[in-house]
Amino acid sequence: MDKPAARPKRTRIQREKRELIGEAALEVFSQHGFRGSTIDQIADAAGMSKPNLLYYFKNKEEIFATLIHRLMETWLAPLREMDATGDPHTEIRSYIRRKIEMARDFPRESRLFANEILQGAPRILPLLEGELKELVDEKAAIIATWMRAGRLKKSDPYHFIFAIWATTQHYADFDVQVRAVLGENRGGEGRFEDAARFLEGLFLA
Amino acid sequence: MDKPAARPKRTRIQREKRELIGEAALEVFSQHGFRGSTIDQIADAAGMSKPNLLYYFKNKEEIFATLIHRLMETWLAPLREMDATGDPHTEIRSYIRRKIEMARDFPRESRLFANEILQGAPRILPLLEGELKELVDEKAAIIATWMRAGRLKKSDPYHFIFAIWATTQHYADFDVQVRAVLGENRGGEGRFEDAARFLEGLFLA
DNA sequence: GCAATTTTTGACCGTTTGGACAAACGTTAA
DNA sequence: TTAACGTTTGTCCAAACGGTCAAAAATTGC
Repeated sequence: MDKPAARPKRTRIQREKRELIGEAALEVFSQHGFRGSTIDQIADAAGMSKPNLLYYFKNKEEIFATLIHRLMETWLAPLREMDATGDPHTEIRSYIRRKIEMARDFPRESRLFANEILQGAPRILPLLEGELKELVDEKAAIIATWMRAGRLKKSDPYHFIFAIWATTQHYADFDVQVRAVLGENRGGEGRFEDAARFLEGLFLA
Repeated sequence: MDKPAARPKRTRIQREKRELIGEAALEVFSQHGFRGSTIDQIADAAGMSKPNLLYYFKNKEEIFATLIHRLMETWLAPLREMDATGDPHTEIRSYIRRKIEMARDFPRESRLFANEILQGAPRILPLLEGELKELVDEKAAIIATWMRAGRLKKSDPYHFIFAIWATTQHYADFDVQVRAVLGENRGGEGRFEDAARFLEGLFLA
């Protein structure tokens, strides 16, 4: 069951153009959401005509789906790297660092993802209940072990992970608000470094 | 400058209907975002015809603006209540509790707000840079005092507030994801209580 | 060079959407 | 009763949108 949908063969041009469209779509979707974005906007951003774009993607839905599925992998990578045999504090610290770096370097990806979840995750709910849940179950178990061994302050490992997600992604998703509140002085690029240091202190007290 | 825009007099019916429309609009906007919602959907939800709705609100934009401005007040109320003369731990604990209760009881409001910020806060940026920043500056100063007095663990008061926002609102905005990951057993109503307890431990360590 | 194939585009279509409008309906008060 | 005012709706329109199609242009393989 559920075979990998026999990926169609693609020419070099097709791969390149699909990539180009993906980049343009990320830019547009992350700013206006799915319904708020038009195929024309994406085509413009990709420097091609609408019919040409639709030659590479069946429809708007498929562009979005391709994008968000590819994103999920990137998005989960940092958590995947968390190593049961490593030092708990080092592992958590690295995880927080990586997540903050992603918020800084890939805010569009974060916002696209946030948008999808906000709307009720209509396109990725199965992934959340499957792949994501499995991964979190696995890592939460590791964290629980660390806590039981007294190597990490005891708390609920699931909410611990949620809290790391929430706080780090906040700096991408709510960036406008963060900058508005911090103002001219502290709202510069340094805010990510400040955030990282604060979060290390918070989670590794 | 900037006079309160001379609020037009309204009949009882006008106030009631505008209230009714607001409720319907909240329901629709919070699910589909601004661009994803149609006036027809809102009119349906309010049990009236589209032209009738447009008799009470000039256009879609005005419905949204009215809604989100009214929301800001509700949204900031908990922070406003934080009292400099109170016991730091009690004050912070109450704040977290109230924010979690809001995530549980008013998730639509939270999502609407999140949506607006995600899109770059086009309609409320001035509010963020003005009223919100002032309030946060004031409360951050209080927290800083508490920290300097050794009555609260030292950290950056601004990022401290951000972290409380992020973690509490996460349970409204990312509710689908939270429930997907927690699964059948722990994803029930108890999750808010679990979250509150976890967050108290996290922020009041 | 040329035929087959892939890529690109202008023109077009049906639907949805925000919004305008005038006519109808209901209510109130003289 | 009726005039005035507030409320409601059916109808309509122009713009925007997702998507199609046939034909032109570019590329590839021989």
